[in-house]
Amino acid sequence: MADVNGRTTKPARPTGRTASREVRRQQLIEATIESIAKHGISGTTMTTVTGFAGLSLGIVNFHFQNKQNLYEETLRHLALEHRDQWHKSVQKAELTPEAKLLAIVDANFHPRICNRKNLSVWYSFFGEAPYRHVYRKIMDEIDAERLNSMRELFERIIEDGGYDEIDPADVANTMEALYDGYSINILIYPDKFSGADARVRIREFLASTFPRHFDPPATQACST
Amino acid sequence: MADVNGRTTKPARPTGRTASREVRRQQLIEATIESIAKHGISGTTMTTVTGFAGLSLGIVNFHFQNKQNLYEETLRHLALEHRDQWHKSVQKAELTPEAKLLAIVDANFHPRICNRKNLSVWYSFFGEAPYRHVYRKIMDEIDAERLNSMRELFERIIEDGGYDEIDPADVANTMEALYDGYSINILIYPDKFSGADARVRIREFLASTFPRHFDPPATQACST
Amino acid sequence: MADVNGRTTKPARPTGRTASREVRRQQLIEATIESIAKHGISGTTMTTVTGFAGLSLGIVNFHFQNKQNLYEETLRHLALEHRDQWHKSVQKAELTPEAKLLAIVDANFHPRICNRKNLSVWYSFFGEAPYRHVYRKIMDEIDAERLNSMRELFERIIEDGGYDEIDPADVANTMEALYDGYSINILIYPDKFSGADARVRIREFLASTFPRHFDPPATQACST
Amino acid sequence: MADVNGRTTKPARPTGRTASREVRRQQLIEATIESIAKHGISGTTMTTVTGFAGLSLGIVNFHFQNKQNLYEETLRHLALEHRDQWHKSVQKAELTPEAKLLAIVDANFHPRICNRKNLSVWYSFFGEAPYRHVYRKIMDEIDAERLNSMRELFERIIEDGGYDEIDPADVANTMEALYDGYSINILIYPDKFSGADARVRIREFLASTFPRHFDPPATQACST
DNA sequence: AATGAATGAGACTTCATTCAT
DNA sequence: CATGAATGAAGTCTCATTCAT
Repeated sequence: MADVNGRTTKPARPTGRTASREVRRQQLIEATIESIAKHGISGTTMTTVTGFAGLSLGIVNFHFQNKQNLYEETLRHLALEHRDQWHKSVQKAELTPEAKLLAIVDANFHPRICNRKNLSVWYSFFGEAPYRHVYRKIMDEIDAERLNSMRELFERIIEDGGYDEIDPADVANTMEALYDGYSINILIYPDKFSGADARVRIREFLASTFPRHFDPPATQACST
Repeated sequence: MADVNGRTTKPARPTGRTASREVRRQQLIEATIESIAKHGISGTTMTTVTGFAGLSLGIVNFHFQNKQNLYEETLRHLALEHRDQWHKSVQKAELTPEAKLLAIVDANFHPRICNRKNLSVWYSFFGEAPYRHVYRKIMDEIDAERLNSMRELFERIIEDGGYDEIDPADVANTMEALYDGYSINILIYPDKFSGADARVRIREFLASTFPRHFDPPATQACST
Repeated sequence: MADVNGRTTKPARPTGRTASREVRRQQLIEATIESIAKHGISGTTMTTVTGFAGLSLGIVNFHFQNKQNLYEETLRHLALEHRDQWHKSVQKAELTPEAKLLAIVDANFHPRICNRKNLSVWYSFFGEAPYRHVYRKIMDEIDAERLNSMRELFERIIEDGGYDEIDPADVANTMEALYDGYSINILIYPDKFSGADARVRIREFLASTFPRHFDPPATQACST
Repeated sequence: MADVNGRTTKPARPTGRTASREVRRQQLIEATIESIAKHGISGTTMTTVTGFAGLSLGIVNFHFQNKQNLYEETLRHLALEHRDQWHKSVQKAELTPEAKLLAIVDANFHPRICNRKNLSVWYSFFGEAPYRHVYRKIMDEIDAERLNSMRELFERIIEDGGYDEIDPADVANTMEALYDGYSINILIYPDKFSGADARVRIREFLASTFPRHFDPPATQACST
């Protein structure tokens, strides 16, 4: 069974109520993402969500109790999806710290993670003050974990390359800022800026900062 | 603005009542910023806005016709305030392109511009899909102007310093991404990250990219 | 000084506050009629009224205390205008009862009285239950007076012509019904039906009912 | 009717819930008539309507989307009720044109059609300029159909009786005017004038116009 | 489990009325 | 006398939530 994103979800086993229950929840979370992406948080109602899901109005309260809860679960879903992506990428990468760092970068801008639909939802939660604490509650740990991973990788690169004047925490922070900054550009100017552009630009930054460990990207102007 | 009968209202004399009219509008825009910062767009109502302004409920429609219009004027107010800030900074700066670039950076993170209240409003408009086109309508020109200014300054630096492998447009884009990325950090982690940090980090980036034109910032870990 | 209807109102003597006061009241009553004709009672606001009058919003409360009062005065104005019209017509008519009756008919459909603007206002007050008692308060006496006049004229005609089977009160009532019925047609189907049509039709009715006293109207198809 | 996502809602089965849906709509239309009759259009609010219906405030928007729509459906309801009444009456009448004409007259003043509640609503829509086009949109066809029927019946009577000087269209128009005129009297002076009076008066008119086809009504002054 | 009609609090907006100027 | 900015009650409409089916 394929969901709205075309990815295959765990097939609903005809036996076992819990499986079906989980399928419904995923279905509603996907619908929530679509609705927020299209209508924003303030334009998203139970009707728009259940409309996208092709389900009846009353069902959200059945599976998520209330709207607030649905939103939190949606954000958690996105967060875990993101974390899984970079965990997997790092594990698959070769063993050098450089390779692992580039794996994190590429995970960040992987189309499954970094598409306008997901970005819309992220920035909706950023933007709305009342949801910001929800965001922090869910993301703090995950963000810190990724930041730490990057810092450790930079520490090894700095030690290895003798870039003594560089502070690994600072570079890690700058990398995070670049992720966010390019994401915004992808969201707001989708016709001028793509994830591929972001990957090139970040490689340029790494090459300029750690010239003995990263090569500048190939010089062809990277397409949109 | 034409009334029901198609007659145009008496043009506002710049004194007396008219001044008070403009004062009221500013008062309401300030209140809107405060309300969005505190409650987000979806939590901002005419009641919260007029509550912050200490005025009566009906007054918004009197001065701004409707909520949508109030929001647009609020965004425009922020946009112009931002533009004025960097225009003034650049004019006051010394004549070297380096000085002018740093002036733009500092204007960006000036407390009058880059505080959590304003950032909240920016990211509310980013985040909400239905308001994104409003954002673009108002900001596109201003953003493009600033990007162009930066690109021209980088062109002169690149020519002067022989940084032939660097594309001025790409660096300008990366600078913008850093602005946005650090702004997000200031908004979400205000206790860990400040505008001063952002200025330091961006100076580091410039020093690493154009080592013969920018000095690295003083090494004390800046964390105001 | 000519008012909105093109009729000349009493010139405002530069001396004497009361004269000016009366001019203002007339001006506002005319504006009320125009507004109700255009926007209906539920679409008429102090703003539309003062807009038509070219005066400031607050002035109604000064001259009429409140909206309800303005409405009553407007209705009274129309009622008196109507009564004056048929009084004058009857006085000017020749002395036969037939001539006087036709004078009443023609007064009823005189363009000054029976135009869409005035009819709109009449039927607005008819239609709105809460104003109906206002209507009755003002009109009962005037309506009864006109009905009586007609009945007396019919009595003389019946006696004179020996139309013994006809009840004068019934014919008078039917005449009133025809006035109202044709007025509605003029209001709702202004392109198909005019006051001139009404006058012809009523003459036909009189000729058919009192063949020895009224001639059928000339047979040309009466214009729109 | 298509929902937010463009999907069409499940077509209403004529049983079960759907029936209840139609019942609710009728209930709200009845309540609207009662409210307009009592408070007029400008005094009718969602609160008064749902109050009469004994239902909750939000339900009107659920079943009719908005107030304007409720009003249109109410007017349409009255129009169709009226048309059905005279259609049925004419079908049940004997075959002579005279009998059919009297059937139309009686249908017009049938208590189910011509009562103060319904008349109030009719004249509310007449009176309010902004609703007049709604009235015409709904009524033009029905009115024209009835006028045509009457004209055809008069044509046959005129031919049959040799009333050569009478124009059938004119008499039909006069009949309509009498309907309207008497209706107004019933609305404004309910204690002096009834539907029964109207029927008598119109029979008198017919007897006087077509003496060889209609008898004058019995002479007792009918005043029910 | 699922549906969707119903509820009612609360949002935006309108507008009669007041009152300082 | 006249103005029009300001107020706030009341209107329409939305929508999260409930609950009978």
